[in-house]
Amino acid sequence: MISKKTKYGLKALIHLARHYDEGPILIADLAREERIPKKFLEAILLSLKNNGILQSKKGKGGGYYLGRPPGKITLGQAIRVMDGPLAPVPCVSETAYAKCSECDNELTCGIRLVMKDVRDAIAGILDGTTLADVLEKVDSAEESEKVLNFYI
Amino acid sequence: MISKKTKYGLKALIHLARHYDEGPILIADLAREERIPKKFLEAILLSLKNNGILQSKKGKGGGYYLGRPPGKITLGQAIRVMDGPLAPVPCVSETAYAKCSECDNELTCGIRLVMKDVRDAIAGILDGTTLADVLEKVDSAEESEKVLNFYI
DNA sequence: CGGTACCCTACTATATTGGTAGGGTCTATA
DNA sequence: TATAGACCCTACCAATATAGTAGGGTACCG
Repeated sequence: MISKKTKYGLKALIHLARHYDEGPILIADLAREERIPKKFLEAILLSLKNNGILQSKKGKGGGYYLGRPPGKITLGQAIRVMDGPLAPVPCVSETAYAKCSECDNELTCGIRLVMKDVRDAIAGILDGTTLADVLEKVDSAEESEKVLNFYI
Repeated sequence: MISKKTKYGLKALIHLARHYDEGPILIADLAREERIPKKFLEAILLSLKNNGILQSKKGKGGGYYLGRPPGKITLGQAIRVMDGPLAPVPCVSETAYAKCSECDNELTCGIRLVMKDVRDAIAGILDGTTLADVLEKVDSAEESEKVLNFYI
């Protein structure tokens, strides 16, 4: 399960993507509109900035904005910053490999053999989905919802 | 990341699968051979038993054994018992659905739309892999390792 | 130069994880 | 039927992670 922190961060990123090219957005506005505790959101955005995903501007007219266009930011990048590696066991992580203490032969570990496939499946989706892709999915889902309501 | 508890449990299950049809196995033997803290393992095996995955026999000649043949126990079933739902967000779980508090329209939630695919990918693998499959993978990995060593 | 808005450190409460301790209960068998 | 073998059950504990809150510090725009 992904943490609340990660969900908040993703909601904020999606919001910033939707309002890309409208200039910096205030933490306070983001917090109010997405119903996220302001101080908590502040910390999340800061760490996204420190990891190159967001940029910020101080002072009047300041705020946060995406560091790259929505089509260049993947969910995988963002989630790794907030929730750590995608891999279910550290010994199959591509970005944060670590040996599993309880396993002596990595090549023949049954758990590892299966979890490698799981990691690849997860990473395949999350590294292949950008914020722009998410906006598109949401838009088309909203469209189908409207059509559905029309027939009801 | 899966918990240490789940890794211990899976190692125990794989061990029991490999020694299926050798009769009950002692917690103490399992703990020693797989290097798992005995008391901790005791609790894990008990919960696997209470969820129908294992069976046990008390008294002399007792121990734990699989509740079904290795080909009928999937990793998905076992992991759900020990680590909870496979889904990254509760609102896409098939076996333990729950509404996400921070989301008001499930049909058009961008996070949900993507996480649904992630859940399906994870569940596809783990519900499609049995203990027997794991044994097979391990055996063929050990075979390749031997061949490799031969040429070195 | 003043206010806006991000930046930084520290603190707290609660839940989860990874165990440990110490008996209780059932069961085979001698 | 006694007894030892082996699982069963309750309670506790320390360390870490999660989900925040508090209160200022610092940079920047106008």
